[in-house]
Amino acid sequence: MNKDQKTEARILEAAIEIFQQKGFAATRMQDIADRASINKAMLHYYFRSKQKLFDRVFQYAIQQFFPGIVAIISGNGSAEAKIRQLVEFYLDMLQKNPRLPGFIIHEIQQNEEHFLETVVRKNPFQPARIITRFVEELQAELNLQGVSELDARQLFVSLIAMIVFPFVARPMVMGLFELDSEAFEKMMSARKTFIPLLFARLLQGQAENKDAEGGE
Amino acid sequence: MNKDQKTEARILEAAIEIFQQKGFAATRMQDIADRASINKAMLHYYFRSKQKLFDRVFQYAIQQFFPGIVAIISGNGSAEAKIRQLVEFYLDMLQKNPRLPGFIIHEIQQNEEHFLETVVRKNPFQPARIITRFVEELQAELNLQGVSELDARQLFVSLIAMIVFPFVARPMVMGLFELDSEAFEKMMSARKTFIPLLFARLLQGQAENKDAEGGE
DNA sequence: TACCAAATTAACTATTTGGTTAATATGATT
DNA sequence: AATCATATTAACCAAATAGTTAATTTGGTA
Repeated sequence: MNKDQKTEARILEAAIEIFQQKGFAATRMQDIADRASINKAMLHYYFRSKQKLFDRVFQYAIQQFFPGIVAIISGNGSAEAKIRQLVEFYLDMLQKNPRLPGFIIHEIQQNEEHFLETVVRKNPFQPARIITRFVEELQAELNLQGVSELDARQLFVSLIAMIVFPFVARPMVMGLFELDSEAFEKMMSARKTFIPLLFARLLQGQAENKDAEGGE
Repeated sequence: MNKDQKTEARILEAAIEIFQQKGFAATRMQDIADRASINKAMLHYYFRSKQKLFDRVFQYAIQQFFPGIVAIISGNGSAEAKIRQLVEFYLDMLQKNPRLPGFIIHEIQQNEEHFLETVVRKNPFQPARIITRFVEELQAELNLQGVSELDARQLFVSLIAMIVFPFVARPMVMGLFELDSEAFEKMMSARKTFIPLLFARLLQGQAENKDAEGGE
């Protein structure tokens, strides 16, 4: 029962690795078995089917990705503090799991309805509610600082985009900026200060100057 | 030779649709044939193999996505004007082809080396060079405006992220903000003014106030 | 109309791949 | 040591799927 645990864990680890890299459809059970240095039949012995094994991996990924946001933005503190926490927490986590968001995004698209049902609607944490509340906080802060022309919802999407996108598009970013893995990591570390700085600049008071230059 | 063209075009159209939605691995030749209302053998008659058909679709996608950036940022005009053009051009294009970036990103990851070789290194337009040049322009602009603490490369990545990410993560965005397709489209349209506004705020002069508040 | 090349189809083949099974190894317990 | 449940393996099976082929249709041309 000890070696049992070990084998099951090895399989899961290998499955995470390969499913996250290649996605459900391109993954072969044999690839997973090879990576775990184990007979293919063991995958079925422990997890019944490819779909069930995948489900475990996917659920684990979701668990790794979403609760963090919810916890941080529903906490106490200023909007700006929460933004700093989000950036810190997610950039750290994504540096350790760079393929996580791409995997989640791709698989959600393969089965959009399943995601909406389980992660959004049936979720007792009601992420949609919590996000709405945070966006309202953020909008209040923007209004207070005299930058009410900026829509908080758009800004929130932009924040997540700035954090997550470089990892989703990692090969593209590395290619177009001619970075190796090390340089990419450095760039992402630097982002931990860049993004909060950018937001500080955006939120930074213009309170007395209530009307901005007229746009087109 | 007329009906010929028509059939070949129908196949390509169907292939684009399905490959972009499901990716190479999850796509079945039969699905494409069904969508084109045509016998599966015709796919091989016109395109030889799944891989060759896919290559056409992928190349077309790359052609649709990358030259725009290169053309815009290597043009004349201020950095800010180029940013406005990028936003306008890409948001329009992505509203018409919302699955394009997710497709490209996912398939690049499946064959990273092939992408680096063909799109980045062997590309006569030398996108890496052109991007570097634009980043330098942008940095100059930032320095001029007294916001030199903001790194232009990070800012450029952020710009692309803000434009592209919502489409890559479309189902997630729609789910978490409880939007239907129409509401999502509206949000993306609004983004055409939001992003330039955000950048205007960032770039907007602080030229006289050369030293910013000290960080933590 | 007769003919012919190109287009199209139904049926087939070969291969890949998820899943099963029957036989064997392992290691704890009596 | 003998026993027994559990873990592991090699060999196998069945379904799915890319790709082929041989026969048929189509539509223009002599």
